[in-house]
Amino acid sequence: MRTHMCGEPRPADIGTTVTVCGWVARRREHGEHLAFVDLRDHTGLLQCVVDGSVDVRSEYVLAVTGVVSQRPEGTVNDRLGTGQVELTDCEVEILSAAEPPPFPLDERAAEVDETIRLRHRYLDLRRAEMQSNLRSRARISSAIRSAMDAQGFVEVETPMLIASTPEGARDFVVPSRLHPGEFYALPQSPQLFKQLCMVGGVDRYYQIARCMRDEDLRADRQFEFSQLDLEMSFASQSDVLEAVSRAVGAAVEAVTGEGVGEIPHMTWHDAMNRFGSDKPDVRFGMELEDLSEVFAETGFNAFKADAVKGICHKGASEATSRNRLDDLTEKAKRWGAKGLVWMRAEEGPDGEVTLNSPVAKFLSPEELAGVIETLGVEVGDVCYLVADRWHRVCHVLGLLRLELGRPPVHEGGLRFLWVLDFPLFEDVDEATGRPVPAHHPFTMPHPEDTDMLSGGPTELLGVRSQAYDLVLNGWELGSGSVRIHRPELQQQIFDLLGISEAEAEAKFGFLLEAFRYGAPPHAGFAFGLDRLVALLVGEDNIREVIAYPKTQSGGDPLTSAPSPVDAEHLAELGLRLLPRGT
RNA sequence: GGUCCCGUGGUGCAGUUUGGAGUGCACGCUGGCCUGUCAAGCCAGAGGUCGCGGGUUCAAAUCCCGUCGGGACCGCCA
Repeated sequence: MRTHMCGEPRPADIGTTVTVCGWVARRREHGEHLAFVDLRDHTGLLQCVVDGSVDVRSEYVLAVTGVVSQRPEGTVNDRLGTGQVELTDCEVEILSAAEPPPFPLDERAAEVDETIRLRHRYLDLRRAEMQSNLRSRARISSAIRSAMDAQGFVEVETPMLIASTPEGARDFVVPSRLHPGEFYALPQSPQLFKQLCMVGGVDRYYQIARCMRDEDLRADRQFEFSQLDLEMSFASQSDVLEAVSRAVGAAVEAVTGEGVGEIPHMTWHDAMNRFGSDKPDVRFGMELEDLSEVFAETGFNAFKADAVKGICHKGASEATSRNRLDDLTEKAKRWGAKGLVWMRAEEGPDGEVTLNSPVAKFLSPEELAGVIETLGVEVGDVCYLVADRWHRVCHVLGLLRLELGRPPVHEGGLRFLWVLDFPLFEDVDEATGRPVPAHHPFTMPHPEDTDMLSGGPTELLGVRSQAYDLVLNGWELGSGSVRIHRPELQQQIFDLLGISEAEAEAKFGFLLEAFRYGAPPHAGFAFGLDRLVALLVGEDNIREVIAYPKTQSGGDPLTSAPSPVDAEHLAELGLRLLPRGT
């Protein structure tokens, strides 16, 4: 039907007759003897010169046969790939007429209400930006598959209809027709199946897996998402990091043409301590500095705490109003801080740095000098101090750091980071005294810390795990761990967590049974493809890299999902609806 | 479950603070003019449940209450 794509004709093609197909991006009429029609497909635009009798409107679908011709002098368009040439002597066939589109299908669509774009997603997808995003995503998937294949991984599909387990995220549930009253769950991840693959001798498993979690949506979270999921037998943590690094490197190279290089490592403790986050955005500094020493002997009650830390916002004083400071203080409180101390750095009578703050009068000259020295404060800076338990101080200042300094999504390059040595336990439940697992209960403790498993709460919270996260520009891309494969250690962990033998048997019995038949040591990882694609193409919202995403309330404006089903259908499944609001 | 923001011709906005006739801008659309434009230009025109419901008022896009839809975030996402 066509000989060329719209974006292809070049000066070398001048004189040849071609046929192109596409949509009318724009028409410019100059009376009965001359009109220009820009024909669009995913490769670009081609200007077709026709006479005024050709009645085509925006988004008509055409096949145009014409001669590739040099544009007259002075009419070359440098902004088009085909801008040196145009199609003349055109024969235009209308393949489909079209109603005017409900929103402009060019750059201006970025300003259009997203609901309208989603309601007509097929039109939105025609736009160059969406085409580019979809194609980048496909290139990334393809590059990842090649990289995994090259490393000896085997792609295995795992079931979508599985047994529901109470752990982790809320399951999407599917009623069973053949077993009324019983339900499948859609997978939150293929976690247990991939471990079974290791027992099954697959050795190296991977899958670009669809996962479903019935939790509230965000800019970086949809109900349904895709993960590169992988698992390796006879492999250590460093083997997994290496394998994932290669896949990510291949993905990045597929989009940017450049390699990633060695991805730096950081311990979880360093990440929290320096950046106040387990997914630090290291595109910018403004690190948290420890002021506990400075205020060790302080008379200021608010600073008599486990930890005092601060950050310094360079040169921000002039742009930071008192209203803004009050607003930040409110935010810090919402984030869990008791309060936020701010200090403006001003020039003193002798040219020295002095700190202006509502609390300055409660602090000694030595303490103020300590703040200036530790934070490297100069005239014109604003610093922020928080005192509390270490973890809370880090958390609040980490969020404040992002609020004040985080660059836009497309700036600052791609800063990958491995965060290692996560704690095995997130917390110790005060009521039960049981530790709460930070990852999942199959996570292998750090070999140096296994003795501490028999200790008290303080020891337990200090136990590191062989769990690791991959972070890019402050987004958690994914996480993984070395798994426990020996029943004795698994039993010890279950005991610690307060999971009874019966409970473990009921929830993970098939996995524990499988492990009794000879389980290889294994480790794995999973990272979110949607987030990786979004960051690689410079979008701060994963909906922009998903063909048919859902809105924040989980609806699809295009198909009107979710929707009711009729009573017969429900009856067949053994279901009856409760009245609304119960 | 919670906090905050948004909703005005097909699209994007202004108008809302301080109530006074659906007033305005840009794009798009329809028709006309136009032989080198490229977000073409010029002229004319059509197009409105101011998200929806209720309340206050002589009078509501504007104030109040509720509700629906969208977005950002907290909780949640082992």
